[in-house]
Amino acid sequence: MEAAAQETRILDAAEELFYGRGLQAVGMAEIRDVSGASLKRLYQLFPSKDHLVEAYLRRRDLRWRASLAAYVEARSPGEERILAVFDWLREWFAEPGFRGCAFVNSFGELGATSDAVAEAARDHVDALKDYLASLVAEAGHSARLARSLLLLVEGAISTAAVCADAGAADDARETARGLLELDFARTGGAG
Amino acid sequence: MEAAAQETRILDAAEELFYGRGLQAVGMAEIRDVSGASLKRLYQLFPSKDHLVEAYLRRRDLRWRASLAAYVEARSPGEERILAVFDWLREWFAEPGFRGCAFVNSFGELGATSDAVAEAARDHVDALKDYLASLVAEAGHSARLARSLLLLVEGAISTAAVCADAGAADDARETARGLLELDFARTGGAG
DNA sequence: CGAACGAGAGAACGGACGTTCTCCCGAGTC
DNA sequence: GACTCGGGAGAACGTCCGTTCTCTCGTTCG
Repeated sequence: MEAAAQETRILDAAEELFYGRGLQAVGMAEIRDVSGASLKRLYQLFPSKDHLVEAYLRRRDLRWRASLAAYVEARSPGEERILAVFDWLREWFAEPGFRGCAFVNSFGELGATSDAVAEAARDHVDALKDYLASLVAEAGHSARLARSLLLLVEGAISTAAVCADAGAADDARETARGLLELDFARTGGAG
Repeated sequence: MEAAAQETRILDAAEELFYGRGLQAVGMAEIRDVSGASLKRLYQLFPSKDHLVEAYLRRRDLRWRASLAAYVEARSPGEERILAVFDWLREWFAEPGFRGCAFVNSFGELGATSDAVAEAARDHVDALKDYLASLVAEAGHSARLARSLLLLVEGAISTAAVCADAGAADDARETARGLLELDFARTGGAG
């Protein structure tokens, strides 16, 4: 099999296993089994487990944000798109195997030990913050609102995971609606 | 040394190490070294690492909430106490060694594998939710507000940790102030 | 045809770690 | 003083895991 396809299968296996059970709980042998690649190939494409972990995080960040953006951008511009973020969260939370934010989880597990993991996690949150800021700007709201939304999104993800309660997305959505109203009043309805 | 004092020292060492570096990154030998207890004593008091991890989480939950409550209850009842939660968070975030929510971190690392860890994390979040609900009720606000506050608190903790930015506490506090205002308007200022 | 190459399967190596075992010592008891 | 008991220090054991090595086999190219 060609290398590119194998890399994809390896990353698919890594994502499923790392996200589902944690970074240290999954061994290279299991990734070999699930991906179908040989151990030799695995180490050719990713010279160490650390490299594979980082590649997993980087790809997941890209895909996660792309999925969110695709969902959001199907709505018409403005406040609807901001609220769509929470609709997307709700669908995600209801998926079987949802286990919180891969980046927060990885940061908690290895952030103290691995700079690469800590950076990947921070980059993800920064990128999410920027994306929320772009939606907020599009809707004509204040930049401050984006920071509030980030807290709501991250808070909803964590509590939904720990409490196994997808309703956190609804709470976050309602709260965001309130914040939009409030910010609308503050900025005088310029958006 | 008497057993009770040794148990405390072991739990102190476990908390420092587990919280600072993660559950799986810390071995029993290191907890022995830091606590000063012998391995034999360690296993007498905690029959396995799993038991020690759970004891660490349970004690941390109690202490964490007691510290928050002590800080909050130094303020006069009402909205001030709600905002005090975020002042407390800000101080916590600024402490050296702050590394996010011990329960979210532990859940991410071992929640998929260990029911005890998953339950301890959920119990912690549930207790926090109840505490926030009590503050909200005391201030005469709607129960819905408590759910919003929980998201803000958890979101602030996660983003402050990952982004190494204590400013998340300020964002959360400002957002909470807005929500109080909004909820005040909604409930007609009954509180 | 034969030699070199690349790939897969899995054994092997080295280290880490949870847990148990051994050995030794000091205190208390008769 | 001998005997027992408990406790400390650390070796030992078994397992797991990241990584590398070996062996084999099919393919390609001269």
